[in-house]
Amino acid sequence: MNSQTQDKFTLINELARRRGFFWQSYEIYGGASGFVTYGFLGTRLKQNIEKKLRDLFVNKLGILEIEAPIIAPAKVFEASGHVEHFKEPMVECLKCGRRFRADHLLKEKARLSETEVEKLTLEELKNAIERNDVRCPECGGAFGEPKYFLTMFKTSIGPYSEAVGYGRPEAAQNIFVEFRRLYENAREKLPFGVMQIGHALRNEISPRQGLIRLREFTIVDVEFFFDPEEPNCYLLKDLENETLRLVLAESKLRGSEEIVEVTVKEALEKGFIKVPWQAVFMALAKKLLTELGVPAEKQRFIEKLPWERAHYSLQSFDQEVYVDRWGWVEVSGHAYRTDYDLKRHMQFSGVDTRVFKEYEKPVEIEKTVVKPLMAKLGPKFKGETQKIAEILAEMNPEEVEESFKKKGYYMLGEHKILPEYVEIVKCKVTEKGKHFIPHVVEPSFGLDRLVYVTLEYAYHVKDDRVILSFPRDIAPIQVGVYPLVSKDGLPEKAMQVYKMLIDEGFIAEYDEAGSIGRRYARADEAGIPLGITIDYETLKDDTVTIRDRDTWRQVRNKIAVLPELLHKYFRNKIDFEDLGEPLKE
RNA sequence: GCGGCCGUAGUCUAGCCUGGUCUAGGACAUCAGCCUGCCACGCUGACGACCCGGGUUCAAAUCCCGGCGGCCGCACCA
Repeated sequence: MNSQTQDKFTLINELARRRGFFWQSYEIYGGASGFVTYGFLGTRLKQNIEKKLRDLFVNKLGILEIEAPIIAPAKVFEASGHVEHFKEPMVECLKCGRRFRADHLLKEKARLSETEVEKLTLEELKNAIERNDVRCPECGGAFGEPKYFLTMFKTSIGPYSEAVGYGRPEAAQNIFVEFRRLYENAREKLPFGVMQIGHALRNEISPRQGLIRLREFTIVDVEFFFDPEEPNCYLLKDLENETLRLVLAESKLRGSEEIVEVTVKEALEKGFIKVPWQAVFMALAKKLLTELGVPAEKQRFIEKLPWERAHYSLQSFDQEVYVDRWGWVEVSGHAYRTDYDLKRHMQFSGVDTRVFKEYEKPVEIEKTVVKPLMAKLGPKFKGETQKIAEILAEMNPEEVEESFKKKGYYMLGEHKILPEYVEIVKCKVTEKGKHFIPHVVEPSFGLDRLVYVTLEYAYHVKDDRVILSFPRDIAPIQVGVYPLVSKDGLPEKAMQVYKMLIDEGFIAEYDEAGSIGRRYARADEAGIPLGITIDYETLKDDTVTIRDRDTWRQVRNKIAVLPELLHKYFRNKIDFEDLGEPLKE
């Protein structure tokens, strides 16, 4: 083994393939980049990490879990903004074949701003490139037609190709799309959260980083809805003294990656994090990673700069973990999505996504409203008039007026509303409460990346032997049962112990192949925390030895007390030393 | 997608330059048997590979072309 020369990524990928954690899919046909198959051990490891996420979010915080389709009608991702934003304009040099982001080139050569460039259509990009005589920065060649590369997987639903569908690039939209019903299921109370664990698809241009970047991967999206006027978080008290290591956007602007370590409380007081719920989820994410075996000093939260943020986000932090090959790698994203998604789905679907909150006392106020003029709307929009009028009446008058001033019309979904269709009037009303769109903070985890960092931090070498020191509550196999030698009735006795443990609900493995040392070594490599060995003394007094994977120490105890002690051990209630009497060498 | 390097059993590798002696050698792992009284012991045996497709040639693991895949760099990563 040349473990000195190979980095951990290589070592882990080899081990993963050899022992059955994961490998590249479709190997017999040459493999396909960006797709992975989990084997027996990997599947279980992943399930156990999922279980931890469920325990944290669903059991402890009362977040509701759903499971929804991967394929969605095009409309969903048009509304979410993904069709518009989830693509990059690219141009290819006709001479050398190199490809570049058209917008990046223009930004540099034509000195256009980020926002200006983003608005350009393909046609405009092409003209701008010609006008500014932008040429290939590598060879000076001319460029071909700019083309979009859409990073969503596109398909058609049913036999009609015009029924376009997309593979979801995130699990979040299912939650926003179903918001009405989910809110009802949650008995119409804020705050509340919904989680979805499932596959997502992103047609990455060149995914070459194993579990770190896949085209099909498992995402854990939690959408937490709250009233922006009451952003306070009832968990804050429990977590306010947890520390967070932050790299703030302002440091990044100075070109520094300086880490400020603050408590959750300070981060909020100093305005580093805008929303209390977001700070709390960040603290929970840190705890989760720590429990997966990543030390706090190998974690940080890095704030995204405005132009790095997703289109829906007002403030974003990436939780990063330091890995051997690439340095800091994102494992979760924490975005303040505000009311962006629900608002967009309201505009596109025409379905009201607002919630109602009753005031303690009704208030009489004078307010400005948009009054739809049915006589004008009717002839124009025919059958849809009623629906349009209802939505218009609920729109924010300032927003509508501003749009009239700026553009001369207002876009309600795909309907163009001209100023003469409505009146903006002041009137006195008694309000019993208010309608509003809840705000959302979203912690979002890449489960495959969690699996990877768990493996990397579990990876240890002791006396030239590989040990995967998984935290005991996520180990794919909990106990190994071994006869010291495979003769004299020891295998039969060991089998009895094995069956008893299975019956008690443990994930156990029986192994009698090869010498005892070899079996211990094999078990260490699969990350099995405990080994139970049946020896000649067992036949006399029903005691067995219990071996610790990480220290190779052994203790001895009665078979009869194993179930209770092991249950406590795997729930982290007792330590290895409490499992029995130390064995004298 | 571009450029460089690369692709031989589950893993690591010999052979490739200089085509034939390759029925492709070794080590580790795995399986079976013996052995084994606590950390990859030993012995015997078994399983198991030239990435795919074309071409050149009497003859291709070896030379050429294309594809697929990998690593590194560029680009990309909402």
